[in-house]
Amino acid sequence: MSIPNIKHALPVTRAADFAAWYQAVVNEADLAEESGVRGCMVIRPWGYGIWERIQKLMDGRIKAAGVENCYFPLFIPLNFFSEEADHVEGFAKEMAVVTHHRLKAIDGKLQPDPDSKLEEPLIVRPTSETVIGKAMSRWVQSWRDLPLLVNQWANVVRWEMRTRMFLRTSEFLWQEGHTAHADEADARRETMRALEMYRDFAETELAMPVVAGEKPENERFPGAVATYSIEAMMQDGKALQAGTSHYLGTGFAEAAGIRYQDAEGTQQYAHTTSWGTSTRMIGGVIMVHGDDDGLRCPPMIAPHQIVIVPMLRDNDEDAAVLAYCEELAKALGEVDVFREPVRVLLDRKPLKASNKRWAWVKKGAPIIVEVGGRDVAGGNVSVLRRDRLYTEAGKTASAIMPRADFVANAAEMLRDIQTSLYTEARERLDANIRRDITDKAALAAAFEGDKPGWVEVEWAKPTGAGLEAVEAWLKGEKLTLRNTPIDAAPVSGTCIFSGEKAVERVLVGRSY
RNA sequence: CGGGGAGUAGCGCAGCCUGGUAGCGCAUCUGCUUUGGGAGCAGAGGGUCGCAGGUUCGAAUCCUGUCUCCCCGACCA
Repeated sequence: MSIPNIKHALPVTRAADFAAWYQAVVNEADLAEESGVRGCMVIRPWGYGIWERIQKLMDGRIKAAGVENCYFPLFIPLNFFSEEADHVEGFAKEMAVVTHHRLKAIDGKLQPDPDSKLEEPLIVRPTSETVIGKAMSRWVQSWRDLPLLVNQWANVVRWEMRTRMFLRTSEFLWQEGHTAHADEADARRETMRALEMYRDFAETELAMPVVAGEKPENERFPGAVATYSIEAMMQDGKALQAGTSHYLGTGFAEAAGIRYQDAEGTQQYAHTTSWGTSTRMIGGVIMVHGDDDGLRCPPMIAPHQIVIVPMLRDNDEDAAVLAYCEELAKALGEVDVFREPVRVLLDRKPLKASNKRWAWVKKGAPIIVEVGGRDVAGGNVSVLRRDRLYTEAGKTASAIMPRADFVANAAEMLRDIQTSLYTEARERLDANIRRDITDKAALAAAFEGDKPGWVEVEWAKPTGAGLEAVEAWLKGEKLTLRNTPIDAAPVSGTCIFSGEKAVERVLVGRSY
Protein backbone atom coordinates (compact mmCIF):
# COMPACT_ATOMS: atom_id res chain seq x y z
CA MET A 1 0.00 0.00 0.00
CA SER A 2 2.33 2.71 1.20
CA ILE A 3 5.79 3.21 -0.24
CA PRO A 4 8.31 3.81 2.53
CA ASN A 5 10.31 7.04 2.81
CA ILE A 6 7.74 9.11 0.99
CA LYS A 7 6.47 12.31 2.48
CA HIS A 8 2.73 11.86 2.02
CA ALA A 9 0.29 14.72 1.73
CA LEU A 10 -1.95 13.56 4.59
CA PRO A 11 -1.08 13.63 8.29
CA VAL A 12 -2.33 10.03 8.78
CA THR A 13 -1.96 6.89 6.71
CA ARG A 14 -4.62 4.27 6.07
CA ALA A 15 -2.55 1.64 7.77
CA ALA A 16 -2.02 3.72 10.91
CA ASP A 17 -5.66 4.64 11.56
CA PHE A 18 -8.23 4.09 8.84
CA ALA A 19 -10.99 6.11 10.55
CA ALA A 20 -8.70 9.09 11.16
CA TRP A 21 -7.39 8.79 7.61
CA TYR A 22 -10.95 8.97 6.26
CA GLN A 23 -11.60 12.16 8.19
CA ALA A 24 -8.32 13.62 7.03
CA VAL A 25 -9.30 13.03 3.39
CA VAL A 26 -12.70 14.67 3.87
CA ASN A 27 -10.97 17.62 5.48
CA GLU A 28 -7.79 17.97 3.42
CA ALA A 29 -9.52 17.42 0.08
CA ASP A 30 -11.98 20.22 0.92
CA LEU A 31 -14.93 17.86 0.54
CA ALA A 32 -16.95 18.82 3.60
CA GLU A 33 -16.71 20.23 7.10
CA GLU A 34 -18.57 20.32 10.37
CA SER A 35 -21.51 22.68 10.54
CA GLY A 36 -22.02 23.04 14.28
CA VAL A 37 -25.33 21.22 14.00
CA ARG A 38 -25.22 17.62 15.13
CA GLY A 39 -24.82 15.21 12.24
CA CYS A 40 -25.12 17.89 9.56
CA MET A 41 -22.27 18.85 7.26
CA VAL A 42 -21.32 21.71 5.01
CA ILE A 43 -20.53 20.23 1.62
CA ARG A 44 -17.77 22.35 0.09
CA PRO A 45 -17.46 23.12 -3.63
CA TRP A 46 -15.18 20.19 -4.46
CA GLY A 47 -17.40 17.74 -2.59
CA TYR A 48 -20.57 19.24 -4.00
CA GLY A 49 -19.01 19.26 -7.46
CA ILE A 50 -18.58 15.50 -7.18
CA TRP A 51 -22.22 15.20 -6.09
CA GLU A 52 -23.30 17.31 -9.07
CA ARG A 53 -21.43 14.94 -11.37
CA ILE A 54 -23.13 11.97 -9.74
CA GLN A 55 -26.49 13.71 -10.06
CA LYS A 56 -25.98 14.53 -13.72
CA LEU A 57 -24.93 11.04 -14.72
CA MET A 58 -27.45 9.20 -12.54
CA ASP A 59 -30.22 11.55 -13.66
CA GLY A 60 -29.45 10.70 -17.26
CA ARG A 61 -29.82 7.01 -16.52
CA ILE A 62 -33.06 7.55 -14.59
CA LYS A 63 -34.62 9.58 -17.39
CA ALA A 64 -33.44 7.07 -19.99
CA ALA A 65 -35.52 4.49 -18.11
CA GLY A 66 -38.61 6.60 -18.64
CA VAL A 67 -38.77 7.92 -15.07
CA GLU A 68 -39.80 11.57 -14.68
CA ASN A 69 -38.53 13.98 -12.06
CA CYS A 70 -40.82 15.82 -9.70
CA TYR A 71 -40.62 17.43 -6.27
CA PHE A 72 -42.56 16.81 -3.09
CA PRO A 73 -42.56 18.88 0.11
CA LEU A 74 -40.00 18.66 2.89
CA PHE A 75 -42.77 18.58 5.51
CA ILE A 76 -45.12 15.66 5.83
CA PRO A 77 -48.28 15.82 7.95
CA LEU A 78 -48.02 13.36 10.79
CA ASN A 79 -51.26 11.65 9.85
CA PHE A 80 -49.95 10.91 6.33
CA PHE A 81 -47.11 9.08 7.89
CA SER A 82 -49.07 6.98 10.33
CA GLU A 83 -50.75 4.67 7.86
CA GLU A 84 -48.26 1.93 7.00
CA ALA A 85 -47.58 0.20 10.33
CA ASP A 86 -44.14 -1.35 9.66
CA HIS A 87 -42.98 1.82 7.96
CA VAL A 88 -43.99 3.93 10.98
CA GLU A 89 -42.28 1.59 13.39
CA GLY A 90 -39.09 1.66 11.34
CA PHE A 91 -38.77 5.42 11.22
CA ALA A 92 -40.56 6.71 14.35
CA LYS A 93 -37.39 6.61 16.46
CA GLU A 94 -35.40 8.94 14.23
CA MET A 95 -37.77 11.70 13.24
CA ALA A 96 -37.43 15.50 13.27
CA VAL A 97 -40.80 17.02 14.20
CA VAL A 98 -42.01 20.58 13.61
CA THR A 99 -44.43 21.69 16.30
CA HIS A 100 -44.43 25.52 16.17
CA HIS A 101 -44.50 28.12 13.44
CA ARG A 102 -43.26 31.24 15.24
CA LEU A 103 -40.60 32.46 17.63
CA LYS A 104 -41.12 34.92 20.45
CA ALA A 105 -38.77 36.67 22.84
CA ILE A 106 -39.68 35.47 26.32
CA ASP A 107 -37.52 36.82 29.15
CA GLY A 108 -35.13 38.10 26.50
CA LYS A 109 -34.69 34.69 24.90
CA LEU A 110 -36.05 33.66 21.54
CA GLN A 111 -38.09 30.52 21.82
CA PRO A 112 -41.06 28.84 20.16
CA ASP A 113 -44.16 30.92 20.80
CA PRO A 114 -46.54 28.74 22.84
CA ASP A 115 -49.42 30.40 21.01
CA SER A 116 -48.07 29.20 17.66
CA LYS A 117 -48.34 25.48 18.32
CA LEU A 118 -49.37 23.53 15.21
CA GLU A 119 -52.61 21.59 15.48
CA GLU A 120 -51.06 18.82 13.45
CA PRO A 121 -47.29 18.43 13.86
CA LEU A 122 -45.28 18.13 10.67
CA ILE A 123 -42.43 15.72 10.29
CA VAL A 124 -39.37 16.41 8.21
CA ARG A 125 -39.32 13.69 5.53
CA PRO A 126 -37.06 10.73 6.30
CA THR A 127 -38.18 9.33 2.91
CA SER A 128 -41.22 10.12 0.80
CA GLU A 129 -43.18 6.90 0.24
CA THR A 130 -46.14 8.26 2.16
CA VAL A 131 -46.58 11.64 0.44
CA ILE A 132 -45.78 10.29 -2.97
CA GLY A 133 -48.21 7.44 -2.34
CA LYS A 134 -50.95 9.97 -1.59
CA ALA A 135 -50.23 11.75 -4.87
CA MET A 136 -50.19 8.47 -6.76
CA SER A 137 -53.62 7.66 -5.38
CA ARG A 138 -54.83 10.81 -7.15
CA TRP A 139 -52.90 10.17 -10.35
CA VAL A 140 -53.80 6.53 -10.79
CA GLN A 141 -57.37 5.67 -11.81
CA SER A 142 -57.11 3.19 -14.63
CA TRP A 143 -54.77 0.43 -15.73
CA ARG A 144 -53.87 2.85 -18.53
CA ASP A 145 -52.20 5.13 -15.94
CA LEU A 146 -49.69 2.43 -15.08
CA PRO A 147 -46.84 2.11 -14.73
CA LEU A 148 -46.33 5.45 -13.02
CA LEU A 149 -42.64 6.25 -12.72
CA VAL A 150 -41.34 9.26 -10.77
CA ASN A 151 -38.13 10.31 -9.08
CA GLN A 152 -37.07 13.21 -6.92
CA TRP A 153 -33.75 14.72 -5.93
CA ALA A 154 -34.08 15.94 -2.38
CA ASN A 155 -32.69 16.17 1.10
CA VAL A 156 -34.02 13.93 3.87
CA VAL A 157 -33.53 13.87 7.63
CA ARG A 158 -33.09 10.92 9.94
CA TRP A 159 -32.13 11.61 13.54
CA GLU A 160 -29.10 9.35 13.68
CA MET A 161 -27.43 8.43 16.95
CA ARG A 162 -24.00 8.05 15.48
CA THR A 163 -22.96 10.04 12.45
CA ARG A 164 -19.98 10.06 10.08
CA MET A 165 -19.26 12.48 7.25
CA PHE A 166 -21.04 11.32 4.07
CA LEU A 167 -21.54 7.78 5.40
CA ARG A 168 -24.29 8.53 7.88
CA THR A 169 -25.42 12.10 8.39
CA SER A 170 -28.66 13.31 9.93
CA GLU A 171 -29.45 15.27 6.80
CA PHE A 172 -28.36 13.87 3.49
CA LEU A 173 -28.95 14.40 -0.21
CA TRP A 174 -30.31 11.64 -2.38
CA GLN A 175 -32.57 10.61 -5.19
CA GLU A 176 -35.62 8.54 -4.45
CA GLY A 177 -37.44 6.78 -7.24
CA HIS A 178 -41.06 5.73 -6.69
CA THR A 179 -43.06 3.64 -9.08
CA ALA A 180 -46.50 2.06 -9.23
CA HIS A 181 -47.37 -0.96 -11.37
CA ALA A 182 -50.38 -3.02 -12.32
CA ASP A 183 -48.98 -6.30 -11.07
CA GLU A 184 -46.27 -7.91 -9.01
CA ALA A 185 -44.22 -9.10 -11.98
CA ASP A 186 -43.96 -5.63 -13.43
CA ALA A 187 -43.10 -4.08 -10.07
CA ARG A 188 -40.44 -6.70 -9.41
CA ARG A 189 -39.00 -6.08 -12.86
CA GLU A 190 -38.70 -2.38 -12.00
CA THR A 191 -37.07 -3.20 -8.66
CA MET A 192 -34.42 -5.27 -10.44
CA ARG A 193 -33.99 -2.68 -13.18
CA ALA A 194 -33.16 -0.03 -10.58
CA LEU A 195 -30.80 -2.39 -8.80
CA GLU A 196 -28.98 -3.17 -12.04
CA MET A 197 -28.84 0.55 -12.86
CA TYR A 198 -27.14 1.16 -9.52
CA ARG A 199 -24.72 -1.71 -9.99
CA ASP A 200 -23.69 -0.47 -13.40
CA PHE A 201 -23.51 3.14 -12.24
CA ALA A 202 -21.26 2.24 -9.30
CA GLU A 203 -18.96 0.18 -11.48
CA THR A 204 -18.86 2.44 -14.54
CA GLU A 205 -19.14 6.00 -13.25
CA LEU A 206 -17.72 5.51 -9.74
CA ALA A 207 -15.24 2.80 -10.77
CA MET A 208 -16.46 1.04 -7.64
CA PRO A 209 -17.13 -2.68 -7.97
CA VAL A 210 -20.15 -3.88 -5.99
CA VAL A 211 -22.10 -7.01 -5.24
CA ALA A 212 -25.81 -6.76 -5.99
CA GLY A 213 -28.12 -8.98 -4.02
CA GLU A 214 -31.15 -9.32 -1.81
CA LYS A 215 -31.09 -8.21 1.81
CA PRO A 216 -32.11 -10.84 4.34
CA GLU A 217 -35.56 -10.42 5.86
CA ASN A 218 -34.33 -8.66 9.00
CA GLU A 219 -32.52 -5.96 6.97
CA ARG A 220 -35.51 -5.02 4.84
CA PHE A 221 -36.73 -1.49 4.42
CA PRO A 222 -39.62 -0.91 6.84
CA GLY A 223 -42.78 -1.98 5.04
CA ALA A 224 -41.03 -3.63 2.08
CA VAL A 225 -41.70 -7.13 0.77
CA ALA A 226 -38.16 -7.41 -0.60
CA THR A 227 -35.11 -5.18 -0.33
CA TYR A 228 -32.05 -5.37 -2.61
CA SER A 229 -28.74 -3.61 -2.21
CA ILE A 230 -25.41 -3.01 -3.83
CA GLU A 231 -22.54 -3.57 -1.40
CA ALA A 232 -19.08 -2.10 -1.94
CA MET A 233 -15.91 -3.18 -0.16
CA MET A 234 -13.89 -0.44 1.49
CA GLN A 235 -10.09 -0.67 1.73
CA ASP A 236 -10.36 -1.83 5.34
CA GLY A 237 -12.47 -4.74 4.12
CA LYS A 238 -15.76 -3.48 5.54
CA ALA A 239 -18.95 -3.39 3.50
CA LEU A 240 -20.81 -0.23 2.57
CA GLN A 241 -24.39 -0.38 1.35
CA ALA A 242 -24.24 2.05 -1.54
CA GLY A 243 -27.75 1.82 -2.96
CA THR A 244 -31.05 0.07 -2.32
CA SER A 245 -34.10 -0.97 -4.28
CA HIS A 246 -37.35 -2.18 -2.75
CA TYR A 247 -40.35 -4.13 -3.94
CA LEU A 248 -43.08 -2.81 -1.66
CA GLY A 249 -45.94 -5.15 -2.63
CA THR A 250 -49.37 -3.60 -2.16
CA GLY A 251 -48.85 -2.47 1.45
CA PHE A 252 -48.16 1.17 0.64
CA ALA A 253 -50.84 1.18 -2.05
CA GLU A 254 -53.36 -0.07 0.49
CA ALA A 255 -52.27 2.55 3.03
CA ALA A 256 -52.41 5.41 0.51
CA GLY A 257 -55.29 4.13 -1.59
CA ILE A 258 -53.44 3.63 -4.88
CA ARG A 259 -56.15 1.72 -6.77
CA TYR A 260 -56.94 1.30 -10.38
CA GLN A 261 -59.64 -0.28 -12.48
CA ASP A 262 -58.22 -3.13 -14.53
CA ALA A 263 -59.24 -4.12 -18.07
CA GLU A 264 -62.06 -6.22 -16.66
CA GLY A 265 -63.40 -3.28 -14.62
CA THR A 266 -62.28 -4.62 -11.24
CA GLN A 267 -60.65 -2.38 -8.62
CA GLN A 268 -57.06 -3.48 -7.89
CA TYR A 269 -54.31 -2.21 -5.66
CA ALA A 270 -51.14 -1.13 -7.44
CA HIS A 271 -47.77 -2.73 -6.65
CA THR A 272 -45.16 -0.12 -5.77
CA THR A 273 -41.37 0.12 -5.65
CA SER A 274 -38.88 2.61 -4.32
CA TRP A 275 -35.12 2.92 -4.80
CA GLY A 276 -32.45 5.36 -3.72
CA THR A 277 -28.82 6.38 -3.69
CA SER A 278 -27.34 9.17 -1.62
CA THR A 279 -24.33 11.31 -0.78
CA ARG A 280 -23.11 8.22 1.05
CA MET A 281 -21.69 7.11 -2.31
CA ILE A 282 -19.09 9.86 -1.96
CA GLY A 283 -17.93 8.24 1.27
CA GLY A 284 -17.64 4.98 -0.66
CA VAL A 285 -15.57 6.60 -3.39
CA ILE A 286 -13.22 7.99 -0.74
CA MET A 287 -12.73 4.64 0.99
CA VAL A 288 -12.43 2.65 -2.24
CA HIS A 289 -10.12 4.96 -4.21
CA GLY A 290 -8.37 7.13 -1.61
CA ASP A 291 -4.69 6.69 -0.80
CA ASP A 292 -2.22 8.18 1.67
CA ASP A 293 -2.07 11.38 -0.39
CA GLY A 294 -5.82 11.97 -0.38
CA LEU A 295 -8.69 11.26 -2.73
CA ARG A 296 -8.27 9.74 -6.16
CA CYS A 297 -11.34 10.92 -7.98
CA PRO A 298 -12.55 8.78 -10.90
CA PRO A 299 -12.43 10.97 -14.04
CA MET A 300 -16.12 10.47 -14.82
CA ILE A 301 -17.16 12.15 -11.57
CA ALA A 302 -14.23 14.56 -11.15
CA PRO A 303 -15.42 18.18 -11.28
CA HIS A 304 -12.14 19.01 -13.04
CA GLN A 305 -10.48 16.17 -14.90
CA ILE A 306 -7.32 18.04 -15.81
CA VAL A 307 -5.86 20.84 -13.71
CA ILE A 308 -3.18 23.03 -15.28
CA VAL A 309 -0.76 24.53 -12.78
CA PRO A 310 1.36 27.32 -14.25
CA MET A 311 4.70 27.82 -12.53
CA LEU A 312 4.69 31.57 -12.07
CA ARG A 313 7.82 33.27 -10.82
CA ASP A 314 6.86 36.93 -10.78
CA ASN A 315 9.08 37.68 -13.74
CA ASP A 316 8.57 38.53 -17.38
CA GLU A 317 8.36 34.88 -18.29
CA ASP A 318 4.94 34.66 -16.56
CA ALA A 319 2.86 36.18 -19.33
CA ALA A 320 4.20 33.69 -21.85
CA VAL A 321 3.63 30.78 -19.45
CA LEU A 322 0.03 31.86 -18.87
CA ALA A 323 -0.63 32.34 -22.57
CA TYR A 324 0.78 28.88 -23.24
CA CYS A 325 -1.47 27.42 -20.51
CA GLU A 326 -4.51 29.15 -21.95
CA GLU A 327 -3.82 27.65 -25.35
CA LEU A 328 -3.43 24.27 -23.70
CA ALA A 329 -6.71 24.67 -21.79
CA LYS A 330 -8.50 25.66 -24.97
CA ALA A 331 -7.12 22.72 -26.92
CA LEU A 332 -8.06 20.28 -24.14
CA GLY A 333 -11.55 21.77 -23.88
CA GLU A 334 -12.14 20.74 -27.48
CA VAL A 335 -11.39 17.12 -26.69
CA ASP A 336 -14.25 14.76 -25.80
CA VAL A 337 -14.06 11.93 -23.31
CA PHE A 338 -16.91 9.76 -21.98
CA ARG A 339 -19.13 11.62 -24.50
CA GLU A 340 -18.57 15.00 -22.87
CA PRO A 341 -16.01 17.78 -23.35
CA VAL A 342 -12.97 17.35 -21.11
CA ARG A 343 -13.31 19.46 -17.96
CA VAL A 344 -10.16 21.57 -17.60
CA LEU A 345 -9.20 24.07 -14.94
CA LEU A 346 -6.35 26.54 -15.29
CA ASP A 347 -5.38 27.25 -11.70
CA ARG A 348 -4.27 30.90 -11.79
CA LYS A 349 -4.16 31.36 -8.03
CA PRO A 350 -1.06 33.31 -6.99
CA LEU A 351 0.35 30.46 -4.90
CA LYS A 352 3.54 28.49 -5.25
CA ALA A 353 3.17 25.82 -7.92
CA SER A 354 4.23 23.07 -5.55
CA ASN A 355 1.49 23.99 -3.08
CA LYS A 356 -1.12 24.08 -5.76
CA ARG A 357 0.06 20.72 -7.02
CA TRP A 358 -0.28 19.06 -3.65
CA ALA A 359 -3.66 20.65 -3.03
CA TRP A 360 -4.90 19.04 -6.27
CA VAL A 361 -3.26 15.76 -5.37
CA LYS A 362 -5.21 15.75 -2.10
CA LYS A 363 -8.43 16.59 -3.92
CA GLY A 364 -7.78 13.83 -6.40
CA ALA A 365 -7.81 15.66 -9.71
CA PRO A 366 -7.10 12.81 -12.19
CA ILE A 367 -4.41 14.63 -14.17
CA ILE A 368 -2.28 17.54 -12.98
CA VAL A 369 -0.28 19.36 -15.65
CA GLU A 370 2.56 21.67 -14.64
CA VAL A 371 3.92 24.23 -17.05
CA GLY A 372 7.11 26.24 -16.53
CA GLY A 373 9.22 28.48 -18.72
CA ARG A 374 11.31 25.62 -20.07
CA ASP A 375 8.15 23.73 -21.04
CA VAL A 376 6.99 26.76 -22.98
CA ALA A 377 10.34 27.03 -24.74
CA GLY A 378 10.37 23.34 -25.62
CA GLY A 379 6.67 23.01 -26.45
CA ASN A 380 6.28 20.52 -23.61
CA VAL A 381 4.11 19.87 -20.55
CA SER A 382 4.85 18.00 -17.32
CA VAL A 383 2.07 15.50 -16.63
CA LEU A 384 1.26 13.84 -13.32
CA ARG A 385 -1.32 11.05 -13.17
CA ARG A 386 -3.07 10.94 -9.81
CA ASP A 387 -3.36 7.14 -9.95
CA ARG A 388 0.42 6.78 -10.44
CA LEU A 389 1.92 9.47 -8.24
CA TYR A 390 5.29 7.92 -7.48
CA THR A 391 8.00 6.08 -9.32
CA GLU A 392 9.33 2.89 -7.79
CA ALA A 393 12.12 4.94 -6.29
CA GLY A 394 9.53 7.08 -4.53
CA LYS A 395 9.96 10.18 -6.66
CA THR A 396 7.02 12.14 -8.00
CA ALA A 397 6.24 10.50 -11.34
CA SER A 398 5.87 13.59 -13.51
CA ALA A 399 6.35 12.84 -17.20
CA ILE A 400 7.51 15.49 -19.62
CA MET A 401 6.00 15.21 -23.09
CA PRO A 402 5.26 17.42 -26.08
CA ARG A 403 2.11 19.46 -25.55
CA ALA A 404 0.56 18.24 -28.78
CA ASP A 405 1.09 14.62 -27.76
CA PHE A 406 -0.55 15.23 -24.42
CA VAL A 407 -3.58 16.89 -26.00
CA ALA A 408 -3.87 14.03 -28.47
CA ASN A 409 -3.64 11.43 -25.68
CA ALA A 410 -5.55 13.19 -22.91
CA ALA A 411 -8.86 11.42 -23.50
CA GLU A 412 -7.16 8.04 -23.61
CA MET A 413 -5.26 8.84 -20.44
CA LEU A 414 -8.49 9.76 -18.61
CA ARG A 415 -10.14 6.57 -19.81
CA ASP A 416 -7.12 4.64 -18.65
CA ILE A 417 -7.26 6.22 -15.17
CA GLN A 418 -10.97 5.40 -14.89
CA THR A 419 -10.21 1.80 -15.88
CA SER A 420 -7.17 1.40 -13.67
CA LEU A 421 -9.05 2.65 -10.60
CA TYR A 422 -11.78 0.15 -11.34
CA THR A 423 -9.38 -2.70 -11.96
CA GLU A 424 -7.46 -2.04 -8.78
CA ALA A 425 -10.69 -2.01 -6.74
CA ARG A 426 -12.06 -5.06 -8.57
CA GLU A 427 -8.95 -7.08 -7.86
CA ARG A 428 -9.08 -6.10 -4.20
CA LEU A 429 -12.74 -7.07 -3.96
CA ASP A 430 -12.25 -10.41 -5.67
CA ALA A 431 -9.17 -11.20 -3.62
CA ASN A 432 -11.01 -10.53 -0.38
CA ILE A 433 -14.11 -12.65 -0.77
CA ARG A 434 -13.62 -16.17 0.57
CA ARG A 435 -15.89 -18.95 -0.60
CA ASP A 436 -14.20 -21.93 1.00
CA ILE A 437 -15.74 -21.78 4.48
CA THR A 438 -18.31 -24.32 5.57
CA ASP A 439 -18.45 -24.18 9.35
CA LYS A 440 -19.11 -21.50 11.95
CA ALA A 441 -15.76 -21.81 13.71
CA ALA A 442 -13.90 -21.22 10.47
CA LEU A 443 -16.22 -18.34 9.68
CA ALA A 444 -15.42 -16.65 12.99
CA ALA A 445 -11.72 -17.38 12.50
CA ALA A 446 -11.79 -15.76 9.07
CA PHE A 447 -12.40 -12.41 10.72
CA GLU A 448 -10.07 -12.74 13.68
CA GLY A 449 -7.73 -9.85 14.28
CA ASP A 450 -9.82 -7.54 12.08
CA LYS A 451 -8.89 -9.50 9.01
CA PRO A 452 -10.40 -7.64 6.06
CA GLY A 453 -12.91 -8.94 3.57
CA TRP A 454 -16.12 -10.89 3.28
CA VAL A 455 -17.05 -14.53 3.31
CA GLU A 456 -19.70 -16.02 1.03
CA VAL A 457 -21.35 -19.04 2.62
CA GLU A 458 -24.13 -21.42 1.73
CA TRP A 459 -27.22 -21.21 3.90
CA ALA A 460 -30.80 -22.39 4.15
CA LYS A 461 -32.28 -18.85 4.16
CA PRO A 462 -33.96 -19.17 7.53
CA THR A 463 -36.81 -16.83 8.47
CA GLY A 464 -38.32 -15.70 11.74
CA ALA A 465 -36.74 -17.22 14.84
CA GLY A 466 -34.22 -19.18 12.80
CA LEU A 467 -32.92 -16.00 11.23
CA GLU A 468 -32.86 -14.26 14.61
CA ALA A 469 -30.65 -17.00 15.99
CA VAL A 470 -28.24 -16.63 13.08
CA GLU A 471 -28.21 -12.88 13.58
CA ALA A 472 -27.53 -13.24 17.29
CA TRP A 473 -24.59 -15.55 16.68
CA LEU A 474 -23.15 -13.23 14.01
CA LYS A 475 -23.56 -10.26 16.30
CA GLY A 476 -21.40 -11.98 18.86
CA GLU A 477 -18.68 -12.09 16.20
CA LYS A 478 -19.42 -8.47 15.19
CA LEU A 479 -20.55 -9.77 11.80
CA THR A 480 -23.57 -8.99 9.66
CA LEU A 481 -25.34 -10.53 6.69
CA ARG A 482 -24.80 -8.24 3.72
CA ASN A 483 -26.87 -9.72 0.92
CA THR A 484 -27.49 -12.83 -1.11
CA PRO A 485 -25.66 -12.13 -4.38
CA ILE A 486 -27.82 -12.38 -7.45
CA ASP A 487 -25.08 -13.87 -9.59
CA ALA A 488 -23.75 -16.30 -6.97
CA ALA A 489 -22.84 -19.83 -7.98
CA PRO A 490 -25.38 -22.59 -7.37
CA VAL A 491 -25.34 -24.28 -3.95
CA SER A 492 -24.23 -27.84 -3.42
CA GLY A 493 -23.82 -28.28 0.33
CA THR A 494 -25.46 -27.62 3.65
CA CYS A 495 -26.32 -24.48 5.61
CA ILE A 496 -23.34 -23.25 7.60
CA PHE A 497 -25.65 -22.21 10.44
CA SER A 498 -28.22 -25.00 10.65
CA GLY A 499 -26.75 -27.94 8.71
CA GLU A 500 -29.92 -28.14 6.64
CA LYS A 501 -29.77 -28.32 2.89
CA ALA A 502 -28.53 -24.96 1.58
CA VAL A 503 -30.72 -22.99 -0.82
CA GLU A 504 -28.52 -20.01 -1.70
CA ARG A 505 -25.33 -18.12 -0.83
CA VAL A 506 -25.09 -15.17 1.51
CA LEU A 507 -22.28 -12.67 2.11
CA VAL A 508 -21.03 -12.19 5.66
CA GLY A 509 -18.86 -9.29 6.71
CA ARG A 510 -18.31 -6.32 8.94
CA SER A 511 -20.07 -3.19 7.82
CA TYR A 512 -20.32 0.56 8.02
C1' C B 1 -29.05 6.81 23.88
C1' G B 2 -24.94 4.21 27.51
C1' G B 3 -19.37 3.96 28.37
C1' G B 4 -14.66 6.31 27.18
C1' G B 5 -11.72 10.37 24.89
C1' A B 6 -11.45 15.29 22.93
C1' G B 7 -12.56 20.71 21.58
C1' U B 8 -6.27 26.12 22.16
C1' A B 9 -4.25 30.05 14.70
C1' G B 10 -6.04 27.07 8.14
C1' C B 11 -3.82 21.76 9.61
C1' G B 12 -1.23 18.85 13.53
C1' C B 13 -0.30 19.65 18.62
C1' A B 14 2.01 21.50 23.69
C1' G B 15 0.42 24.31 27.94
C1' C B 16 -4.13 22.51 32.28
C1' C B 17 -2.21 18.32 37.49
C1' U B 18 0.89 22.77 40.81
C1' G B 19 -4.53 29.71 38.26
C1' G B 20 -0.60 35.18 36.86
C1' U B 21 -3.48 37.13 31.18
C1' A B 22 -0.97 31.91 25.12
C1' G B 23 3.21 28.78 22.56
C1' C B 24 5.54 25.07 18.85
C1' G B 25 5.78 22.64 13.79
C1' C B 26 3.60 23.02 8.94
C1' A B 27 0.77 26.64 6.13
C1' U B 28 0.16 32.29 5.22
C1' C B 29 2.57 37.45 4.48
C1' U B 30 7.33 40.56 3.61
C1' G B 31 12.52 40.73 2.21
C1' C B 32 16.92 38.46 0.45
C1' U B 33 19.13 34.09 -1.71
C1' U B 34 17.78 30.09 -4.63
C1' U B 35 14.98 27.28 -8.35
C1' G B 36 13.30 21.24 -13.69
C1' G B 37 10.50 21.66 -8.95
C1' G B 38 6.73 19.19 -2.06
C1' A B 39 13.72 25.22 -1.42
C1' G B 40 17.10 28.13 2.41
C1' C B 41 17.73 32.27 5.77
C1' A B 42 15.62 36.44 8.35
C1' G B 43 11.42 38.92 9.95
C1' A B 44 5.94 39.43 10.36
C1' G B 45 0.57 38.67 10.69
C1' G B 46 -3.17 35.57 12.54
C1' G B 47 -6.37 32.85 18.38
C1' U B 48 -13.87 35.24 21.74
C1' C B 49 -8.29 28.87 24.39
C1' G B 50 -16.29 25.31 21.84
C1' C B 51 -20.29 28.12 24.52
C1' A B 52 -22.69 29.82 29.21
C1' G B 53 -22.52 30.41 34.26
C1' G B 54 -19.62 30.03 38.96
C1' U B 55 -15.11 30.32 42.37
C1' U B 56 -11.05 34.00 42.53
C1' C B 57 -7.67 40.18 42.95
C1' G B 58 -6.85 37.20 38.55
C1' A B 59 -9.31 31.31 34.78
C1' A B 60 -7.04 28.05 28.63
C1' U B 61 -5.94 26.10 33.61
C1' C B 62 -10.45 24.88 39.20
C1' C B 63 -16.20 23.86 39.62
C1' U B 64 -21.22 23.32 37.24
C1' G B 65 -24.12 23.14 32.99
C1' U B 66 -24.42 22.84 27.81
C1' C B 67 -23.07 22.13 22.51
C1' U B 68 -20.05 19.63 19.01
C1' C B 69 -16.58 15.90 17.38
C1' C B 70 -13.98 11.00 17.76
C1' C B 71 -13.79 5.68 19.52
C1' C B 72 -16.66 1.32 21.57
C1' G B 73 -21.63 -0.44 22.32
C1' A B 74 -26.95 -0.18 21.35
C1' C B 75 -29.63 1.46 17.11
C1' C B 76 -29.70 1.98 12.03
C1' A B 77 -33.45 3.14 4.41
